[in-house]
Amino acid sequence: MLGEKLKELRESKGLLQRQVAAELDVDTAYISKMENNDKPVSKSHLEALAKVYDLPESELMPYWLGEKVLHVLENNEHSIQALNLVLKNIRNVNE
Amino acid sequence: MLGEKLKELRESKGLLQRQVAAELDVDTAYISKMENNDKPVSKSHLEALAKVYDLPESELMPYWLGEKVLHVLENNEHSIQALNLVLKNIRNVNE
DNA sequence: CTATATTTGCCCTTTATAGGACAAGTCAAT
DNA sequence: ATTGACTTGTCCTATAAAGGGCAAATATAG
Repeated sequence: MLGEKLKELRESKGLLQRQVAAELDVDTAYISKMENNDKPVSKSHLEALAKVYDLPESELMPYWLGEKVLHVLENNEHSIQALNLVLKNIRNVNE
Repeated sequence: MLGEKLKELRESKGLLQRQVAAELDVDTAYISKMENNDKPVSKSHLEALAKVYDLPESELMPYWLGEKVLHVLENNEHSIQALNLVLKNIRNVNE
C-alpha cells in the first residue's frame, strides 16, 4: 500500500532508488525495503519523502497509516468486521 | 472498544475482576487495565477470557483487532481515509 | 465510617521492533 | 560477460512495548 505508492511516485519523477537514498542518507537496500513494505517507514522519512516527491505529507499519510493498519491485521479473517467496528467507533467519537 | 466489551461481559455474568483475575492468574489491577484499554490484551489472555465468558474467540476477535487498529491510528486526522483505503485493499486481495 | 471493588501510577524485566549497514543475489540491457 | 538497478538475507544496536507486580488513591455500598 505505502510501498507501491512510493515506488510509483519515484518512477513518475524518473528518479533512481540511489538518488532517493542519497536524499534520505540511507543505503539503497533500505529504500527498496520501504517500497516493498519490508520495513516500516518512519515519520521523519515520510516527511523527507514528501519533500523529495514534492507533495504535502498529508497526501501520503493515509497510505502510511493504512500500511500500519494492514500490518496489525496480518491477514486475520475478521479484519473487515474489525475495520467496520473501528469506523463506527471513530464516527461516534467525532459525534 | 475491546475493554468496554470485556467489562460488559464480565458484568453480565455477575463476576468481579478479582474472580476473572484468578482465572487468568494475574492481579486485579491488570484486569482493570485491560477493561480500560490501558494495556493490550495478549492473544492467550483473549482465549482465556473467551473461555471465562463462555463464547467463541471469534466473537471477541473483531474487538481485539479493532482495538489494535485504534491504537495505531492514535487519533490521526486521516484515519478514516486510511481505513477506507485498507478496506478497498483487502477486498482487492480477496478478489 | 469502613469494607470491598476498581482505578491509577510507578516500577521492573524481558521480548520485540525499528532502523540501518553490508554482502550477495537476481534481472535486464548492452 | 559486465554493468547498473534493484532485491533479499543476515546481522547488529538501540529503543520501545509487552507483561505484570505492588502500593496508593478513588469510588461506592452499606
